[in-house]
Amino acid sequence: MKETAQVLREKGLKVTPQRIAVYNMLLHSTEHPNAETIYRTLEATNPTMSLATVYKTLDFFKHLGLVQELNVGEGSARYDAQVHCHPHTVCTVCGCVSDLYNDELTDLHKKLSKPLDFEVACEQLILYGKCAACKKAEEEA
Amino acid sequence: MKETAQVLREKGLKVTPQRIAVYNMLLHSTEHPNAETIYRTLEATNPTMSLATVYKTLDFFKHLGLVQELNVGEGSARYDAQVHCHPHTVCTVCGCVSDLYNDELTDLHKKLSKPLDFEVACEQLILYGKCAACKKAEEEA
DNA sequence: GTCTCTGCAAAAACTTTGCAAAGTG
DNA sequence: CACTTTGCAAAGTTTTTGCAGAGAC
Repeated sequence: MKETAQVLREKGLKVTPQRIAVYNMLLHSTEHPNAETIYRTLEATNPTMSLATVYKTLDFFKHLGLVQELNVGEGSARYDAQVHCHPHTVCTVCGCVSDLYNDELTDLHKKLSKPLDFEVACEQLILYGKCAACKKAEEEA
Repeated sequence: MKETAQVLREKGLKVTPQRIAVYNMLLHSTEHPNAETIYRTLEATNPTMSLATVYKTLDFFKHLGLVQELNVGEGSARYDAQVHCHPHTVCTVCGCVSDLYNDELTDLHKKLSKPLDFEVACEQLILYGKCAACKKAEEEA
């Protein structure tokens, strides 16, 4: 794995502890945190971190293609360091948001039999429903 | 087409001019307006309409399944009276949001060869890219 | 040393809430 | 008439902005 500092430098960003912290957190997390969650998590190890910096940092990352913004219909946006297009699942019971790795549901626009009257740059598929854990818990109740 | 008043009554809602106006606007619009746009449009014909009422009304409609909330990553939510699951296109040039009628991109989770470890209730597919009009304008420039 | 980034606080944007007056059935 | 809905204003959330001091290169 490439060093976070090097990735940032290659993108033309100055390397700061705050940026490294945000990017590392996103790389090593599967929960798709929102800005507030990122801030609260990093506060412990980066006492001077501010929420405004998290927002500014995420905005830089987003425009440089280092992270993907994900909006599942909550008040706030979530962020994902997996930047290739891939579907997400949202559990309407526990609220968890997960990456879904499924070839049949990926790159859908490239598999069409007829071209669309729309030039697709990227696609976002969100499946709403019940995650395995919540379904199991319900059956046992 | 069923009368809007009757639809509301069947859902157990009191029929008010505000609710009829909001629902009719969504039924006859293809632009997927947000609350602010709905409010500004209806202000002309319903002078006493308030933005809070638009929000409350949309919330009722959403929970009763009369409208669908759509979040394409702007600050605000858009609304669609087409409540069956269907894909949407978002033009990153002009910002227009359109319904896409394409069987290959509809009910995707029902067409999987293997079941997922997730019980899908509904799906939302958003294609980001360039709409036909913007592509044409660009080629002519 | 230059130029960018951070952190704070204030502001902006979007949405929700409480309550009195008005409207619906 | 009983009960819900509206409209207003105020508050709550989430995100953005401006600017002085700190930090990266």
